[in-house]
Amino acid sequence: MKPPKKVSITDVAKRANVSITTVSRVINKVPTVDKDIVAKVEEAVAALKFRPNPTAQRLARGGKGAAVGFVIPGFPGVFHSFYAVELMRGIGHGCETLHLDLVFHITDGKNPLRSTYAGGLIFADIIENRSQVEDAIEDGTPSLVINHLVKDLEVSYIAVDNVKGGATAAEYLINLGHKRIATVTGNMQTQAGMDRYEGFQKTLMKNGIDFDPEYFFKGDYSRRSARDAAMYFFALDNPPTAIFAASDEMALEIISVAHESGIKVPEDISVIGFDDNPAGLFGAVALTTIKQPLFEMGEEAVKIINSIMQGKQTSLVRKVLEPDLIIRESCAPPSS
Amino acid sequence: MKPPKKVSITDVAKRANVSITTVSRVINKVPTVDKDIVAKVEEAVAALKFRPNPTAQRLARGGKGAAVGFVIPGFPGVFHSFYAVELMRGIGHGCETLHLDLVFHITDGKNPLRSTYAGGLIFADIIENRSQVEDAIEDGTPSLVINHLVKDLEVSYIAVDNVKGGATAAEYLINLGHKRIATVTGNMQTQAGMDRYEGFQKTLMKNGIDFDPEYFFKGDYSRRSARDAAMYFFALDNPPTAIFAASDEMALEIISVAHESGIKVPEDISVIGFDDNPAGLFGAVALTTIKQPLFEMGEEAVKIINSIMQGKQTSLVRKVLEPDLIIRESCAPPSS
DNA sequence: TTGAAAGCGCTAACAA
DNA sequence: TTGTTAGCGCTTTCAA
Repeated sequence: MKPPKKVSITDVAKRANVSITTVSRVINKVPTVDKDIVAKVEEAVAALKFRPNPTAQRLARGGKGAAVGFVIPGFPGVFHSFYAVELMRGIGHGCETLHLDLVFHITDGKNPLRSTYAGGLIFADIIENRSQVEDAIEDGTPSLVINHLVKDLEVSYIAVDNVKGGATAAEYLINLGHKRIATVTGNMQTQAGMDRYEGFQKTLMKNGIDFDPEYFFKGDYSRRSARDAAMYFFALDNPPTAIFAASDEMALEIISVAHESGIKVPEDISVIGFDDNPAGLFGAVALTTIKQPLFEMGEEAVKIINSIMQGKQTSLVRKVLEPDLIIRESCAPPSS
Repeated sequence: MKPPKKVSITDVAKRANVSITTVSRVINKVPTVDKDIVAKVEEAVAALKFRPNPTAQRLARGGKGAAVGFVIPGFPGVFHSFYAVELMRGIGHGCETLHLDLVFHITDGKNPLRSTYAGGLIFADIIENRSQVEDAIEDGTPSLVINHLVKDLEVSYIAVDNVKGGATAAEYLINLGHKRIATVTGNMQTQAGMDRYEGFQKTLMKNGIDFDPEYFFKGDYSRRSARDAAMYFFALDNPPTAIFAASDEMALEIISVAHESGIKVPEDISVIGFDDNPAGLFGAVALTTIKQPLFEMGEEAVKIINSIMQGKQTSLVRKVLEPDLIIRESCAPPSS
């Protein structure tokens, strides 16, 4: 463990017998530098193992941090979901493509979230951390919220139409002929969870199926909650013939419980999920689901925040993507 | 969307009629400032909505970034694993506790990984990105590798004894009376994957069970590969009576396939995993596994890197944690 | 094509 | 207790 070195541009300049300005030019690939000098400087850079100090560069360039901050509510489960992971992948990929640094903020919503490096902030949904969004807007930090339609704040967002997603699921099940349709919801502290449920329930009612508390189970996106829901539903005197789960992971868990209980999917019960998690593809029965382009949403979020940060985008961008129904094998007309 | 402001310390100083030094003192909470002045300055700070420019602060403080960089190989699957997510949680938590920023680097190992902000780097294993570790050491950036024993480099590491973990699994199965023991490995590009397999295989041989290629399936930690493995094993003329999966997710998937195929766990087949993923707890049969303290490892990694960054720790830290056998319900003596 | 010099916004001796 | 004055390491006019 050697002590961190401190080779500065000055050292390079000295060794190459040029001014620091010239060294700066070389490392920034300014074309108007003499070949020989470039060579000399590069030699010096290599010999001294010089690495420009990014902090100084940024200061000199007059910039705030160029990093993108990704704010994740440190809520139990958030991290364990396909949702967060896909978003991360998309955002990570987007940042790499645009050569942006990515700073993570796992927050409980309390701390003011000093945006030390971030020149822009992406919020992965808002759960109890609305004030952080307000703060960001307040001090002019470009911000964008994912999957949460914040209409009363001056902030950009990109989201999937969760209401429509829930409605689509309900419609599909109804069209298949189901009457006894149950649902296990997502975390109701998230707007997505609420919206999916809302779209689902309203569509049911619109089609003459009244709300039946027996067929409602409040989940939280976790497999655990889905298992509880499945056990509960299956034990009902008059069990549902179809279940809408607000996430694929939950749907998958329900199918597992069904298998364990000797209940056949989709013959005995139809199950539809939400996400289009590839895990749903290769199980015993391929999962029918509502597709949500998470990875793309993350990537897109980075592009948007970047163009705002660069001043190319000066108005709010509010994008709502359409979810798609992906029909596979886990749903069928009711047999009973 | 207001254009980002540019209130500097000078503006505050002017408004408060003091020198910028005094302002600096106030924002840094230096105690030797007069009450009244503090009040005046704070008033100005609030009125102007002044936020110190962290880039300038860092430059002036002569420091590199104080952030911790977390380098994740952008390998397919890495992100989808319980492994990465737990590590992230641990690291995220550690950073929050120590008030350190967390910068993510999702890398393919090619790019030189400009450690723009990071004052220290934590590598989540090494897959094709050894050169990045070498670079970091080269330029004196404190570094630590997780779950990869890099003995030929001047770098700290913290890891679980994967060889021992594999051995423990094998021993347990052997003691239960199994002879036909199969394994589906983890990603063999990771040292952890190799080590678990090595410990497992050697223990088998030490106990008089020769290597049987039929009982070996090369996986990659993914559910998908585990499913393939399970189908393959179950279709064998002489199927194994026990399977060691290099991750819980894989073990869980094997159990699912078994259920779907009418094979009972643990009566017909024993399955042991690796990780201690809570998902293993609430399935139809609770998963027996080898516990690996991922979250804690991540937290500890942050503590270590921090003390190196602060110069408190000047020698290499190399910590190897012991994995634990967690006996639950998925393993039993062979019936046949 | 090159260099001198003035900052970028802030901290930290050193004085006062 | 407060202010003056150098920098931190680099970029960027502006001249030469």
